[in-house]
Amino acid sequence: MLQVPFIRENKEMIIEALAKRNLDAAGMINDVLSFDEARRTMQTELDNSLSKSNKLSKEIGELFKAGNHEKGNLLRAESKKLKEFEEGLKVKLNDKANDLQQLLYQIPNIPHPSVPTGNSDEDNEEVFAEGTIPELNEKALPHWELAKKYDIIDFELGTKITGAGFPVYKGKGARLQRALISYFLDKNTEAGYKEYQVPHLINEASGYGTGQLPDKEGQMYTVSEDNPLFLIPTAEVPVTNLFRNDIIKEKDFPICCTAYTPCFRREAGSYGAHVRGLNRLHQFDKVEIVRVEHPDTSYEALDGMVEHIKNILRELKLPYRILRLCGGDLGFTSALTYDFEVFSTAQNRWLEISSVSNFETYQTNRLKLRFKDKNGKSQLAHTLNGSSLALPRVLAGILENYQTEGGIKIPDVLIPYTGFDTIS
RNA sequence: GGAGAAAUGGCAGAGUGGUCGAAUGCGGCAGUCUUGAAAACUGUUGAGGGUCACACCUCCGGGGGUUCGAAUCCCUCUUUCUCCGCCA
Repeated sequence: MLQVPFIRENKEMIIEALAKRNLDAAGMINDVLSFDEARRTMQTELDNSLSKSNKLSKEIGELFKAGNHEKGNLLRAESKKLKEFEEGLKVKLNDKANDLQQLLYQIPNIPHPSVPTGNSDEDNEEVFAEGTIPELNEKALPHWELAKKYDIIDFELGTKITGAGFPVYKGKGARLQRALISYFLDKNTEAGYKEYQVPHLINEASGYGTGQLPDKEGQMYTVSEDNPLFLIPTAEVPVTNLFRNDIIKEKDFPICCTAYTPCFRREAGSYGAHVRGLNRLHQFDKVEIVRVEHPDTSYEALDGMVEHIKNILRELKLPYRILRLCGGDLGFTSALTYDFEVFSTAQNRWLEISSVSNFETYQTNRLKLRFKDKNGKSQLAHTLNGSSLALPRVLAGILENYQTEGGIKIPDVLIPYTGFDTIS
């Protein structure tokens, strides 16, 4: 969420920057400013009145103590009148503050200057690519065929238990998935990320904190009898919210966390070849990294995260590319996002396996996540996160790129984790 | 699930209707002393709104109520602890 004082001082710049998202924000921004103006005027009026009542109350106390009941009762009536006036003003003030809040929820984050203009994922900018795409023969299979051939992932079985998009991993498939989770967590821990295990259900406050709420509840599953809880769409939500309402010390930067969780997404209404197999699921596993950073160094931290993920993909020897998302494809809360895509040879297409973002103060403003600067003033911190990595598509990439006539080879770095070197 | 107790500043812990944003201790920060450190001593130390800066306003788990006035009384929700029951 953007900060009102910041909007006040940078109105034109913000409108221009949001145009990169193909959003004409002028109306909303003007409303924010006028709502805020009105809010402050009312607040001042109320505060002055409250100040008067406070003094009056004090005076009444003294009068009664001194035994002057007559004058005391007189002032009591006066105070009562003042209170009624204040009640009315409070209601109006609350309404205005609410309107302002709702409006602020509608305004997305300002794209970083390096974000390219564009309307869709076709306009994303490739900034890096590495790895060799293997030459596969005519008989190469997409991963869902391989999964069936070697009996390691069962998509039909999952529909019996739950429905489409909830696969069952079996035997070496399950073991390979567990190996990947351990391997990713180990790599992240080695790089200084502290491992967490967090709840897989979140409350509304957490959803608001990282920006899933309001408006995007459609992507989450609700678990609810009286007070609503949501299945996490990503570990970003519980992990980032660990620091909600915190004021941290400057010397505690950087805060680096990693967590493995299942992720649940409704992803309503898309079917077809692009969502076959592991390409898009309602439940999948992911290892996430989250950082809380000083504003001065958050972009260095973002670069560091990108390098870290590159290293993992190098070790796995998967061909990949990195895209800088364009304004039209950039997530609501993000200022700058890099997507990592692995080339799926048998499908002849790129699969997104990681998304690394800097949210700057957009989340921390909602989270009230601050730090004390050198002058003792509290300032909003920056938050960042990235997948390292999303399991199903990495799995798909490995199955497809490592297939041979004799079976699927396991990448060398994973063999200590799997205990086998081939799926056959 | 049943019975009871509690929730106050970074932590511990006073405070049962007015002068309480809140004693005291610990911790933190700054200074004195010291070659340096420790100890001791002195000062300072919650958050948000508002202002050029003050003033001023709000916040004692959340929400609502009583009152001229609430950390303090009432209702409600949440959470924690103790005992009993159940249970991986």
